[in-house]
Amino acid sequence: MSSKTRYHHGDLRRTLLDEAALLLRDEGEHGLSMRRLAARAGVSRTAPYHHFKDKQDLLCAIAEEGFRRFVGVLTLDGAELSEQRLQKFVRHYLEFAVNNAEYYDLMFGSHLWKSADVTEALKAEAHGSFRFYLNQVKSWQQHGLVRSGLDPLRYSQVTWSTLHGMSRSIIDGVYLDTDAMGPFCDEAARMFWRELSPETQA
Amino acid sequence: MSSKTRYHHGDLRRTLLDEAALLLRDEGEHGLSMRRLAARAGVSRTAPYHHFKDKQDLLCAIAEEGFRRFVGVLTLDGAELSEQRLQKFVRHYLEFAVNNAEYYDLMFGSHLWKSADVTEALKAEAHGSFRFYLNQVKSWQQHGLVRSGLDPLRYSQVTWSTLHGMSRSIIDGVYLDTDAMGPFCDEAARMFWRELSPETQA
DNA sequence: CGTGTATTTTGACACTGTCAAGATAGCTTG
DNA sequence: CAAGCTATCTTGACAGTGTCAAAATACACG
Repeated sequence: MSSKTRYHHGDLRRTLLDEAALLLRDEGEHGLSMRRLAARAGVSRTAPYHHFKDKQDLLCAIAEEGFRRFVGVLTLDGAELSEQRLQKFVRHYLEFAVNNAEYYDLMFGSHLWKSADVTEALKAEAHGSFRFYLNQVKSWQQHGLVRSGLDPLRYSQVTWSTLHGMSRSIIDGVYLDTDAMGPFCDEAARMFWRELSPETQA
Repeated sequence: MSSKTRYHHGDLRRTLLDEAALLLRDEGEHGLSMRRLAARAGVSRTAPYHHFKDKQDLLCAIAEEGFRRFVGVLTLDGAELSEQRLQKFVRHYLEFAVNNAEYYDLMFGSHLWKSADVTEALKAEAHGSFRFYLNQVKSWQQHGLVRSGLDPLRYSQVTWSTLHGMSRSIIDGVYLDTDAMGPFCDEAARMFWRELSPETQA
């Protein structure tokens, strides 16, 4: 149980992560400060520093949890492959991003990744989730569902970039709003499909 | 025009923008504070507030300048269209993003766009740059260089998302590093081309 | 029981953005 | 030229922030 380590607070680390997630969802990264978080957990300002080296460290831990939930979305159950299936996948990805915008910001935001001290655990989780996607593409190819000339790595990189860019677009609303999501997703799926399917080969 | 300490700085607004760009390039957004900026410009802490309502307002102004330089990159001179041309275009885009990473972060980062008070001027500049890209695609179609069934808006949205996602990937180094840029760009260009060219139509 | 160690607190420091009020310079009038 | 007005800049202050060092507490174990 959680009584494995019964200290003063019980399990402060867990509480901090949960409370941080709430704070993040309600007020955005801007509203998430170490001090407020500590107050929220009913603990003094510097208590969190015994569970997280840094604010950065805390944020990495949250992002890490985001990645674990994320992998579930990436799963395309069934070996069958079609444009409809790709459409569904694209929609799932974008829905996750939009519905967990604060998490998504943390997971893929430059804030964490550009700084030198990004957690090894986070790196591992992030790379794992990409490899998961890559392996899916590879397996399609092995099953002959995909044109043989395709480079799975490059394809995965580019299509993931598209998904990521689409998510950023919609979350930030730079060029797009959520109304246009449907056709937007379909166009992406169509492009992904064209690039995959053998029949389009010259 | 001496740099002696005179009460009225010649053109403080301009100086602030320039100094901010330097500070941004050297130390990232993290190192850019209003107070440091003021000090850098040889002026008191609150002087900048007579030229920019906010820190946000300042950042918007910088991003705005970024967009103006950005449009130059988006220009595909000549009406000719080929996969090579698209490759070149993709490379140009990514080079701009990588070589002006701090600007790019500001221009497209969630930090500015998610907050309610993003400058109208910035919005205008940003939307203008997208429309520029969109118009290019439209003109290709009008010149019959592109399959007629293509929806220029959707295509522009998705391909721009791809470019944006690729840029973010490389800048942040989440899934990619700069070494892989060449093949990465080529794969994207290939995908863009497939989606454009009439011969792949069923 | 006592001791050590894991956990939390208090105090402090150097920052940050930004407001209100006062000081100065330069342009615009008479 | 002088007077005044306005744009510009400064000083002072306040409420925050992340984080370190040292002191205080509570638990686990011998």
